[in-house]
Amino acid sequence: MRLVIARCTVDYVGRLTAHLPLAPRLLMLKADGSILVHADGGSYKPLNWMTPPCSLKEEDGRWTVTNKAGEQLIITIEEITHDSSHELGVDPGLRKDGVEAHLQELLADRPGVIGEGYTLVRREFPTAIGPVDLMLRDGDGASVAVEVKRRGEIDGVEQLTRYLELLNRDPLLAPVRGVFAAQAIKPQARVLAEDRGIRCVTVDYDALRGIEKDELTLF
Amino acid sequence: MRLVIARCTVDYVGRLTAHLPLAPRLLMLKADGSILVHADGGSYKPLNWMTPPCSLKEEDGRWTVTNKAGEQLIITIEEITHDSSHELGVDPGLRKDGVEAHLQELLADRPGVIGEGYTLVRREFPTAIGPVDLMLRDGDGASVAVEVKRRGEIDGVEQLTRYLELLNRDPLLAPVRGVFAAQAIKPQARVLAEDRGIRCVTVDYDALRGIEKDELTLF
DNA sequence: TTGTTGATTTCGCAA
DNA sequence: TTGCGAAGTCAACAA
Repeated sequence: MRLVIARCTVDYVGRLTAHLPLAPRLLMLKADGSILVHADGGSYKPLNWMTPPCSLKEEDGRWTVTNKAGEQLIITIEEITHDSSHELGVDPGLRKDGVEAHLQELLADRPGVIGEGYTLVRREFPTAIGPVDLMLRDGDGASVAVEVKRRGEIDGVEQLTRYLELLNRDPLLAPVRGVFAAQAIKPQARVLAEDRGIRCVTVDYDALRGIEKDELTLF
Repeated sequence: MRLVIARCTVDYVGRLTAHLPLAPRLLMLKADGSILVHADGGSYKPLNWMTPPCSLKEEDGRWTVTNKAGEQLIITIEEITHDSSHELGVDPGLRKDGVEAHLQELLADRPGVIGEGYTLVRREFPTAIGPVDLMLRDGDGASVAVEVKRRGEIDGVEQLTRYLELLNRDPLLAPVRGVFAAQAIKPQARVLAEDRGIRCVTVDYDALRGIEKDELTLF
């Protein structure tokens, strides 16, 4: 990784055009050829960048980075105040816990959280337009399709609506009711869901893990 | 901005939990207190980070970054091989051109591109579930709601469908027809739109600017 | 390769 | 402040 602090202008021409006026910035050149232009603020997103694979041409205060789609990042350098290179090697990578997949897992183990007496049919229940997160049966044996989201927004309701429409055409399954389960559900999403007869369930991830923990201590 | 190259482990506990095993990485400390942990590859997204506002406690090879939501990033440092600080100042910022807002602007100036004799009622026409990009009238005075997208995908058709359903409940406006306008429309989105009686219009951004240019040279 | 979905999304605008 | 939609979204995973 090469780190350069330089006063520069940056121009991007590709999916859009963008221009950065002359100012001091950090230029980060990664081993895979990608380049990031960072200011001393903002969040993790660079001001401008080029993702790999791309090639860098360096000549006389003007760096031109081009990718195979023909997009270009042109960095014009006025003055370099720092320039250092560092061997980092390949990163062993990140381990995550607590994303939607995990929430879905917890609910699959605990279908009773969705409704009294509910049981799991299967996770990732396949349909022609994609998998339904959870397929359950209620106490009477009727099908219940569950869409699991970390945050419940309108898109999730639309998604579940499409699934329900399709599932209810299958005489072996119909009638299929819908449940929209999320850690938090936005008011508009809730209104839309309930207007369509979809029940909303908010689930507390930590409490769910708590339940899991209690269960473990019981046995 | 402070740049540190160090062999370290990183643990994030917040909206999820994540762990990075011991390896050499770049730690970027920005002036606003935010921290980015970058590897020598991947894309512009850091392996781990903390967005401002947050506070850093540095003690004996262990950095603890906490934000007001109580999320924590814990960096345990084994060995530092580079450590430098740089004054960058506030960045003058980025200028963009070619995004959806601009496309909407161009179409608002040129409603005739959507249909012969069409006129603009207003941009960002407000409804209870959000603003419609463009509200037009056709040559006969009938309402036309336009959804503008850079790329036309299924979500945009769903969005317009919701608007139309709502708008057509208003006797002062009904009947309202729909137009889905984008630089490119995916086949699936086109099929869905036309199935719902929504007309699709593909607009050429450069040509539209060309028209604008011609107009400017005429007067 | 293409398409779909999630994201510690981030970012910008408007109410 | 909150909410919503766009993004050069990126990135992971399945078909």
